[in-house]
Amino acid sequence: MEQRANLMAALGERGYRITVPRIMIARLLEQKHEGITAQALCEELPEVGRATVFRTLKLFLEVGMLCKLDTMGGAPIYSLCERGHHHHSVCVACGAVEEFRLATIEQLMRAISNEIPEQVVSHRIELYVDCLYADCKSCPHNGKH
Amino acid sequence: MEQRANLMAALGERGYRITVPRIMIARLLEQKHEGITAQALCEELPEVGRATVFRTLKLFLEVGMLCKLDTMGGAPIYSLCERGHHHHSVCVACGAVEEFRLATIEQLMRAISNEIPEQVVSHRIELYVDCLYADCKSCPHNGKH
DNA sequence: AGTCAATTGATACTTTCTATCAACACAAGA
DNA sequence: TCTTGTGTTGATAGAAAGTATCAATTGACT
Repeated sequence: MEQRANLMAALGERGYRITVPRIMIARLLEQKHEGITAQALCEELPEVGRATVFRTLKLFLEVGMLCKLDTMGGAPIYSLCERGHHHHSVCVACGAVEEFRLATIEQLMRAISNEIPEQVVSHRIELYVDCLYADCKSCPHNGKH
Repeated sequence: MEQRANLMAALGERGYRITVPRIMIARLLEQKHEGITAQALCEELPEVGRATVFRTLKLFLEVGMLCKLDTMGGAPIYSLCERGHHHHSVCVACGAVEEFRLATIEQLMRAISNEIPEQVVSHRIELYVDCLYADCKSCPHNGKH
């Protein structure tokens, strides 16, 4: 709820309009907190045109409040995010995506900047993990959640 | 030359055949050391069918001697790589791609494994940099190479 | 309420990549 | 070296993600 409000505010600030399709897409993204594909978005919002879905995703990305995660081989997953820097972990067995932030990583990136001649502008890190969810395919006997 | 031989050996070991198209594609990939798109590969090798180009890229990836770099917005870039773990840096201005290996990163990843509950299986890091090439768009006055 | 540019949706298209399948070629045995 | 069988190829068609176009609509501002 907070996120959607922030997103709408960010759009307004930049002169973009707050429209019905944008609100609907933002709301659905907020619900699907674990991320969703463009295809699934289109299916869940049949009243919104396909082109508009993609246009809107692009806009949210531009505004910096949406993350696009390229999964190798599958469709990209979109998820709303707080403005700000973070990374993703993807479970190699069940595909669950999680956002994470670790000071350690940011420290490392600074260390790397000093080790290579080029100037590091930005970075992107994806962790492939075995998640701990009870329903994860890789952990059939795992009772934890 | 070494790379191509390694690649062919890897194919042979796994029961794949050493064929004319595979050799041609491997040779071109070796030449385009900085990486090449599938589209460009098709254009440079008109005698090889489009489907075969993609099939072969997939095969080389499987064998672990090709890297596919998803550039945000552009076509993926394929580049031959030594078997083994490494990362990529991409110049945000001119698009130049480089392979890099840093012990620091691998150390960090081990540290991260201890900080999060999930078991880290693998990781992927991309650095977005301002490169130092004389012909880089972002460095018009830069005389270094 | 009226105005006007921003936005939408339908459609067609581009691009990356995959499926299908008959024709072909590599490797190994007779 | 001829034969045989399966791995591989290329042409074609198609899937899936995303973009371009453009007339019709709508949101924000007066």
